[in-house]
Amino acid sequence: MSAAASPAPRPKGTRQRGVISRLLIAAEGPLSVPELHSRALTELPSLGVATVYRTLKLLQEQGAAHIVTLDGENLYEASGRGHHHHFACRSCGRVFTLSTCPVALPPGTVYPGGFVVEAHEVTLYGQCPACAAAQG
Amino acid sequence: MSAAASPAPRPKGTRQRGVISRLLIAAEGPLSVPELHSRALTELPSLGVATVYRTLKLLQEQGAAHIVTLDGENLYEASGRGHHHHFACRSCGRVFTLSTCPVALPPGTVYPGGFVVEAHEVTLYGQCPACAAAQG
DNA sequence: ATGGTTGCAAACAGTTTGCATCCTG
DNA sequence: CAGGATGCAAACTGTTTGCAACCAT
Repeated sequence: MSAAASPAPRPKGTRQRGVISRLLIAAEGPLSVPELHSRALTELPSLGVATVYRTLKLLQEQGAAHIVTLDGENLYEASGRGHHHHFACRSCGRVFTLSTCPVALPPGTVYPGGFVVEAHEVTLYGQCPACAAAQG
Repeated sequence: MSAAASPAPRPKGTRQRGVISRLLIAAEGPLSVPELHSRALTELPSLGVATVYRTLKLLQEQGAAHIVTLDGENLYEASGRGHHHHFACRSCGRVFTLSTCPVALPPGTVYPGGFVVEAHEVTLYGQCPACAAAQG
């Protein structure tokens, strides 16, 4: 590579990883790899996807992030937000994090049929506030 | 069951597609492509995966089947069972279809935050009856 | 014979991994 | 200078598609 023009500012302690996890934490909801990569590119022009995947895997192993598969697409989200679910807007496609839970199924509950529930996942689909306001 | 004599027991108008959709309908829950393929192989020894995928795509276009992504794996399920959800056993890995719904969110409901709910999806994780009985 | 169906393999998209290089300490 | 981090490209896995052979009508 050619030497360059100006020294780029970089995070300390880790290299691009910091930026990636920061973006993940700052996100309004789970992000796809392309989306995360593209957001990171504005700060790290030479970032490769491999690094994004590697970082995500690391974060998952550390329990700092986890994967959410929605409509067949893999999204990543920072951990530590406690119990929550997601809302996928059918108009703008964005995914939001919901704070309230619509089901009462504490771990240990025996569901009709004899299924012992240990955890549950809920995803709501519809119109987000903005899209609902824009059109009916 | 079909007549055992000479007339080959093949559906009219389609070839292996019939077998595949029959297996899908008979399944106890959504199936993965490898699983569906392997079940079909017992009846159609030369069946290729491509045909399975092609058939599934056709069935989806006809609204006779739909995809269910669970833990990042794509599963296929016959349609027409009305509103239902799934239970994934963490021990045996099998996925079951539940008949009762644990949430009360009729379409049109406005969820806290202003999200207009059009549909919802629920997945429960835990021990299926068999696995729960086998071990605590 | 004709058109829809299928198997095989190549093509593809998303994700992971090997390797040489670059960076931080 | 050493060890970890990164980019690039090859390797993989799951899914789709092109094409010639195949089957039922």
